[in-house]
Amino acid sequence: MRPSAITTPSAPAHPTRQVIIETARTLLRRFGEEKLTVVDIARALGMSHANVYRFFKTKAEILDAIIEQWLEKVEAFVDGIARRPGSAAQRLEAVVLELHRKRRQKLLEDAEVYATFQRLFELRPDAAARHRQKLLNVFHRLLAEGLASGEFTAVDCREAATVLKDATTAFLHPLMISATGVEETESRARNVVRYIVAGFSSPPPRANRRDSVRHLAGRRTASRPA
Amino acid sequence: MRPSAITTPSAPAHPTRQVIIETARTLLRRFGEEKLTVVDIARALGMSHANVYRFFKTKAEILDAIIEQWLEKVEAFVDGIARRPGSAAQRLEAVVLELHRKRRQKLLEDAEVYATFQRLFELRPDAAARHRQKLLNVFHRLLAEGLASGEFTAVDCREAATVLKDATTAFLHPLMISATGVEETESRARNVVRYIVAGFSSPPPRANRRDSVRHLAGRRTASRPA
DNA sequence: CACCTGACATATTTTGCAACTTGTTATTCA
DNA sequence: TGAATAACAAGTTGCAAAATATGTCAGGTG
Repeated sequence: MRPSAITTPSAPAHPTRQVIIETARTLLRRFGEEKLTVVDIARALGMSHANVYRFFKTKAEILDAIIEQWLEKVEAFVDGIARRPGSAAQRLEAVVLELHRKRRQKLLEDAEVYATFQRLFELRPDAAARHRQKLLNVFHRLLAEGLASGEFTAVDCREAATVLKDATTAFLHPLMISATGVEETESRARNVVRYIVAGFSSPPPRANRRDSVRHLAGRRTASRPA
Repeated sequence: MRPSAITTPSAPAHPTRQVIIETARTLLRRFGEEKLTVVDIARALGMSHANVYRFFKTKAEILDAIIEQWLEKVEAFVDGIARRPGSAAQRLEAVVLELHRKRRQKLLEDAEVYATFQRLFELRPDAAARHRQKLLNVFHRLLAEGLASGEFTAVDCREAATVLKDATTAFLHPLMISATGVEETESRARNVVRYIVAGFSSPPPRANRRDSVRHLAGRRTASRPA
């Protein structure tokens, strides 16, 4: 099994590839990942399983492709939110809340499928890492926009994006969604974002937040000042 | 299996009970939880397994007792940090950082045992919940102290404690420790705490943080003002 | 009577073999 | 010659029988 091989976007994507992916995804949703066999995929398509191997080197490559397409959908969803009109703070909050809500919803309405995808991601940790990086980029972009528009002041975008990502992990990470308890998750997520973002925007007296942090005697991580 | 039964502190704790617990813990560390049998525990103690059942109704009760004692140790550790001299902010940061460091260390130096305890907690989710509640209480207490001493202003202790707990989940929750990546975790944890605590202490102009939050048009959760 | 055990009923787990899966290759088909 | 397959080796999984585990109880021992 190749370690990663993040889908080659250079691949011309033979139409049969896409058909195989879709069939595999259907079977995956219906029967779960441990009942998904290459033989079954081939049978559902009326071809020999050997033929599937003309389009995918390994079964893992099929799973990679499914994950890849699913991640692209999620990322489009997040980008859509990030591009809305409104303040950067509003959009940061919306990204976190709506992604959280969507994941919770998925978990509640079809725990089986949710668990399937969760296990799938455990098998391909690099895909998950890449996904988290994308989310980090969205945070970073929104922070940079807020800074550019004057909405935020004295923010180290890179550092702050990491803080946001880490602090919202409880509400966004697939492993946590099922463990975060059922109560009030949306308002708790909102509060986390607001408590953090509040520090970015303190409007008139600009030095306060940094001073109040300073007194903790800090070397912060990547201290390239904004 | 009883749903919870949080150790009865009223129990006189027969000395044999403690011996059984310790033997069980040793076997657990050595062989993992799936190889831990009541028969083995009894054999290691030179008694019949039936005799073990005179002291514990079920095997689950033994596991409960082990978890219980382990949690007490962790809670004492946390309490010790919380009671140190120093500002509330420093102690909040120390609690998060040192608990995080301790967990990571455990994971790194003995992943097997760590995984064992992790699985144990999945079997007893109520114990984990109780533990998280304790940590929440520590946060709450430290915030209240900071408020009382004038170090913090305009903080809703209950709400803020929840925010802190949720935001540090990535660094404290056992399920996350192994997933949070290996890079810079300590400084990232520190930043999360600082970004949040910074909002509590903005010293001279007192209304700022709240105003900057207000403009996001917010109903917060439990809005009992500080 | 307090302390413990052997023997037992009822799960749960291991075991070993048959069936199935993955991935390759030599061959067929049009 | 390109597209597909049947047949196969190597590894993995499912399954029923055998072994072990949990929890109970009537009864033995000092």
